[in-house]
Amino acid sequence: MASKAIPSETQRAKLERKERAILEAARTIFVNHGFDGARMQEIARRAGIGEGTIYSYYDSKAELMLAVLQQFWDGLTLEAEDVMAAEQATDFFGRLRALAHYHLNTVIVNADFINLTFALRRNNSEVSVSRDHLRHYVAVFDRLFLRGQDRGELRADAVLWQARDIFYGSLEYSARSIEMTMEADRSTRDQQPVVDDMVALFRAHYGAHPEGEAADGTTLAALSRQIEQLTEKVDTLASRLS
Amino acid sequence: MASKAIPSETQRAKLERKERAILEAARTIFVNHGFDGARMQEIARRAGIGEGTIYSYYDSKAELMLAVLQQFWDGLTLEAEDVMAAEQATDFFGRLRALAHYHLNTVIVNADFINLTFALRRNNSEVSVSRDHLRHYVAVFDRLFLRGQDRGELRADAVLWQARDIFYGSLEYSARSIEMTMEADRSTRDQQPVVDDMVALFRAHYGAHPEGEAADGTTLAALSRQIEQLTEKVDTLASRLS
Amino acid sequence: MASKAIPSETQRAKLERKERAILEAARTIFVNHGFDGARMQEIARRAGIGEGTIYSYYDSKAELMLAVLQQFWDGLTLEAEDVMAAEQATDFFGRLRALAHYHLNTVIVNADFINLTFALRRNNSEVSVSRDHLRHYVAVFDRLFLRGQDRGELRADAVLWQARDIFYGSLEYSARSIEMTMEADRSTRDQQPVVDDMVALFRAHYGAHPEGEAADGTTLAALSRQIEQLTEKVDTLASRLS
Amino acid sequence: MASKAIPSETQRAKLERKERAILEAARTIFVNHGFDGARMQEIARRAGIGEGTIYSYYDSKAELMLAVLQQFWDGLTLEAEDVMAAEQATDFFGRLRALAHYHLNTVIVNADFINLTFALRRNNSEVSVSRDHLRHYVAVFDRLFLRGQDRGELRADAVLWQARDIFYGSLEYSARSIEMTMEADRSTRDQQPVVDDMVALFRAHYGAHPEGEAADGTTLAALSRQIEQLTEKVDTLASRLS
DNA sequence: CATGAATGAGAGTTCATTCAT
DNA sequence: AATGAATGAACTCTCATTCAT
Repeated sequence: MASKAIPSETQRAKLERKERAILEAARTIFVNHGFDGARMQEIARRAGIGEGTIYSYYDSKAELMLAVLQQFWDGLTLEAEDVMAAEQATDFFGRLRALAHYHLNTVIVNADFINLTFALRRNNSEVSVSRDHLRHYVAVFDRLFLRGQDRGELRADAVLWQARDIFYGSLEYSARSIEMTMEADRSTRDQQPVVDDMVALFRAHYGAHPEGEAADGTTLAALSRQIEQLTEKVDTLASRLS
Repeated sequence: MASKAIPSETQRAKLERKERAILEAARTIFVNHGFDGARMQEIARRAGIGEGTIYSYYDSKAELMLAVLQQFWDGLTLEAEDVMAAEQATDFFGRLRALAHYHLNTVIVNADFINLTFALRRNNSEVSVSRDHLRHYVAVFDRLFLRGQDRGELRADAVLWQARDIFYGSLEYSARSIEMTMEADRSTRDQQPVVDDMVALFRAHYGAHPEGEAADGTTLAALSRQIEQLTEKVDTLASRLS
Repeated sequence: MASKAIPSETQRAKLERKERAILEAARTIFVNHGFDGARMQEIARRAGIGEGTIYSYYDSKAELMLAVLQQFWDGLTLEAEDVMAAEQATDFFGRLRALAHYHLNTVIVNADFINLTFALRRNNSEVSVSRDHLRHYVAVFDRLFLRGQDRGELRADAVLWQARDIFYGSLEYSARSIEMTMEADRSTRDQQPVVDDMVALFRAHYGAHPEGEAADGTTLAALSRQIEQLTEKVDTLASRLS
Repeated sequence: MASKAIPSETQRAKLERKERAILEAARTIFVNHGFDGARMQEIARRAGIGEGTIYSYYDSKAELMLAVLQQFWDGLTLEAEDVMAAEQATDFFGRLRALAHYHLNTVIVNADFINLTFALRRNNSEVSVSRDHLRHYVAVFDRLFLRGQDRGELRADAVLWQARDIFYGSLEYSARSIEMTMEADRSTRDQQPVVDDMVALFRAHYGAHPEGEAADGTTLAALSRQIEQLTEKVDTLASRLS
């Protein structure tokens, strides 16, 4: 009896190892050549298995791609959560800094892969990446932001999805800029100013201004801010009329 | 003799019309199927011409793609410049609003195409889009930002490329969010809050706060200036309504 | 009346000039690229006319090729006949030398074209060169050989077609050997030994040995005749030098 | 384990059989239609395999052609060597007869293929047949001729490459003549006279004449030969002056 | 007549997928 | 289960020929 059960355990391990090898190989080839440019033969060779074997794990090239994407984004999500869990800072801006730092670096390192993900969105109908991957990943930011609002660190009227787009959008573009600037030298230098700026941006734009330490003594600065907000409203009004 | 020298103006017109038809058809097919997924036959059919005819206008599929991209980005740049030229507001934030509005709408309308552009960057070596297209396009923002700094409307220590990445990155992500929210209904609604937020963000984060001299002590003179500007805006608005 | 007749004369001249231009261009392109490798467009460009114009002179690419071949072989035949007509020597071997010299040089200069001719024989069913071209050309040799037999210079039992094959076959192969030996330097050097050997071969193998009557006993009369002929040659030579 | 290492001998045999089928089919199609005229699809159909299968044996049409040529010429060389090895005659002329007989028959049977080989030489740059094939083949003659000279059967001053060109050139042309004469009836008849003539030619032209069995008694025949040679010299001189 | 833009059948080649071993 | 040889549909691109101007 046992003689049968034990090998099955070995079998399972072997299969999982092989599956990992396939995913690893597929990821490399897909990133380097894109979906259409990737050859199943090359993936098989790199995984050290026969061409046909892939098809006993994944029904088609498209499904293999999907699995690769799944694995990638799930990994990112876990990493991001780990980063947040490990962060010692408890205030919003400290934790935001950590997340920004992690994300910027991730985007730079995995630029090819992220581009590939978005490329598929439109190109290939059969490999339309489920948006859940992304949704799970950005949920890390969402939780952080909502907690910041709950704790009164952020303006209560800030809109979550706008803040999220600003956060991820800015960092992704910044990653491209950094890449262009220094192609070969993928160091962590030059990421710092971007992260700093992002935190400063959130502080300035979304931070809850204590608004008058002294209830009665309205400072001139507070007045100035009020005037700014009024100006903004007038601008908006004007643009709607044009 | 004359019959030879003169392409009879009708000839030239016909050729140009045909070339436009090809580009138009190519753009549609490329957007819907991606570069590799697009079939030259389908492009030809859609353009209403024979398959071989395309090759007397463009040497290869890759060159056709390149031409489509060229045309698209050049068009965007011109449009953006027109928008800026037509804008009545003279202050930085008013003009930024106009640009943000234009860009957001453009990205939403042309989302497929923009995704396609970035997809090519990595995938296909032969159709690596020259970065000049993008560079020209974002130059519109660059000029606006630098002018804002010159006029003292923006902090002198703000870094251009960081601001640029925040502007375009945020708007592009926002466009995606908007798209997801309401797939079919591509109205101009819901773009307004994003634009408003972007302008507010720039005002809060990059705006030059007159009270620079004293961090807390805003001078009365500065306040006076702010009020003057606001008054001017309201006047302008009033004159438009009359 | 005349006004009509005269232009037609000019017209005819113009047409003939154009036809020659086409043939000339076609020959060059066909030789350099072979039948299948030749492009009608390139022929037209080289002839300085439009693509379609060729088709008002020749119905198809194959017919154009045929015309080119016709012209080439007819030209060769005429040249060979001219060479024979101009030759001062009256004896068979002197004239054979002249023909061998001419043919060897011709084959070397037109090697590409001759190869092309034979290539078509098998390859392309529609451009099967009529064998009459070749037949006319080799008829020059045939007449020379038969006359040599009539005059008793050649063995009466020699078979014409065998001699012909030896003559043309050997020279053609020799031409290839010479070509291989010195690719770039297509001088007339090194052709001489081949020609000499060919004449010597014919003399040894096909020459009528007067002593035919008695295998071993050469008659004095025969020797006398040989000396007479030799004397004549020397006289001719002497008169040329004076 | 074993099931992997051993291609089971049946596998290997099957692959080799398939490869032979491809070469055989390719040869037929190439010969009948020429290189450009041959269709890969037809070759595949004739070999009884799928179109794509050919490409796992040969990278391109050109390489397939090359392999066909290689196989053909290598086969001819081996056959020719076998014929020489099997020949009982030990003297030069006996062995030459055997080689001439074999070559003439070969050329007649494989006329199409030989024409094709030469056709490629000029036309197609990518399928330029390496001259080594030919060189190896004609080496059989070379060895025979040199041995004939060593044994004193042939004139010591005879030039190898000239003799070689005469041998192969004459036989090839003769083959064409024979073909033309009787298209359908490819019997071995009519080859005999050509072979006989070729041997006689070599005997007369290249054979070493014992030149005077008796040292003192110069025969009239010997004198006659001397006069012939003198005549030849004068002819040469005369032709050089013109 | 001359032109050359337009045509479209057909070429060689690729590669995801299958299936006998 | 694993293999990799075999498949053939589908691709891009060519070019002889046509025909409106």
